Amino acid sequence: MIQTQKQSAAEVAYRHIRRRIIDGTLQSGAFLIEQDLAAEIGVSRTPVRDALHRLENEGLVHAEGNKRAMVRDFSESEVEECFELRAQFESFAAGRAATRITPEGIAELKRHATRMEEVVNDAGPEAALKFSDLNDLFHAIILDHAGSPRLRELMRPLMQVQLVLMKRYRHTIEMHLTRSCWHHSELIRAFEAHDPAWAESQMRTHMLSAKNPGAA
Amino acid sequence: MIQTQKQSAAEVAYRHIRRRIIDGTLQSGAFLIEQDLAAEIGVSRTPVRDALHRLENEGLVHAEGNKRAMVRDFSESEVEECFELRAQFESFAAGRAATRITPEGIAELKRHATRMEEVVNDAGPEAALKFSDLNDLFHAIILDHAGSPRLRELMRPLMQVQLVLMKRYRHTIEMHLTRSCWHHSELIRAFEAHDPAWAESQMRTHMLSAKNPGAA
DNA sequence: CTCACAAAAGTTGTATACAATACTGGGAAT
DNA sequence: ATTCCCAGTATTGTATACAACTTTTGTGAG
Repeated sequence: MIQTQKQSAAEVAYRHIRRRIIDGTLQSGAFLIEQDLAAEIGVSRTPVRDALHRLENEGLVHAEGNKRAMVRDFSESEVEECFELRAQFESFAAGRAATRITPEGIAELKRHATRMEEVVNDAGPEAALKFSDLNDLFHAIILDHAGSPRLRELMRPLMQVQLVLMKRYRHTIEMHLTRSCWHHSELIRAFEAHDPAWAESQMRTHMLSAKNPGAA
Repeated sequence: MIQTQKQSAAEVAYRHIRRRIIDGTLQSGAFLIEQDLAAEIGVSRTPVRDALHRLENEGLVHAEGNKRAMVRDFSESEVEECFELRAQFESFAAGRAATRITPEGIAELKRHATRMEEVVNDAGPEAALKFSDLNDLFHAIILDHAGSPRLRELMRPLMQVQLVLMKRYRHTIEMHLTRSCWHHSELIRAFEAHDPAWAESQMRTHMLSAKNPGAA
């Protein structure tokens, strides 16, 4: 049976606004007027409010007092900060995942890694975007197997923000993609060995390397 | 000039519900019915909804789909999980803070540490609660000086949850308090030396020690 | 021209009513 | 007895109206 899965208005609003922030239609500092967004999306202000709160918690939107919300400013320094935090937390998560990940989990990682390599080789016009999505899934799998729901929740905002930043500043350039693929395959090996220290170190390397995409 | 600072209904609702969760009036698994809470607090459902969303993001409330929200279940294993995550994140924060903290920041830390020692010595009936509050402030100061707003935001839910857990399971027993004071003074020394590795290590020690309060 | 200030417009916060969904209990089929 | 299903009730989701607050605009004094 096909699940047409009716979505709540709040969810629709959330996706809509999120998309517009990620694709750059709504740039840093742009005001998010509830009324306007509601009219644009075709729902009332109530679900829009919910969506904005959610986006605020995820760090994509800034709001304070009774003032109008705006798209949060993502400076270059924030990119650095995100990478550093992710290097710290995801390596921790990788270490935990090493001893907990299931064979199915590893198979899933391999599937995504393979897809990413294909994307890099085909090198279509949207390669960077496709890669970015797959990459997020890859990292999400690892977090899911870290056996800590709280950690998973804590990381979400960080991943969100970086999704925006990557697409905006094109941090994922060609050179970097092939290197990432190599890191991913190494990571998978560490997981297969169920070696926490290796997995942790490998993940840290991966993140810190991504932080400096320009370096030869 | 005295700021009477009129609070929004949403803020009032948030504080009210949060308090009831922390002091145990609302126990794990209790249903949070918007209508009832609204009547009890004396506001409409709208700000109550906002408050519940906020509490959900902070990890104190669980909700999914259109089902009614409930007070999240805080198992013993979650306590362990929180301590582990905090050991990881706060030691990282402490390392960063070591090179960034100002003399004023250090003075503030000392002030709080001293107050905590007094509380432990006086040993009044509410010593544990007072200590817990001061302790939170102490750790908050360090996070504030880590120079990473994102990290600060990420930690908030973790601190919140633990506040509940500590009060509920009385993790802060006498033995543990004096030990914590000792750790705090050591931490301050590390900050005064502006030694990241020392501060980080000391904080990790502190958190992992707190995780096992029973050990002699 | 610039500043201060007040009026007007714009926007968010809250309350309330209704719609959609989830929960509860009892009765029928097995 | 047990399971399934249905209707009735409870609760949440959404829309709308109004109140409170914020921002902009316009006007006059210096």
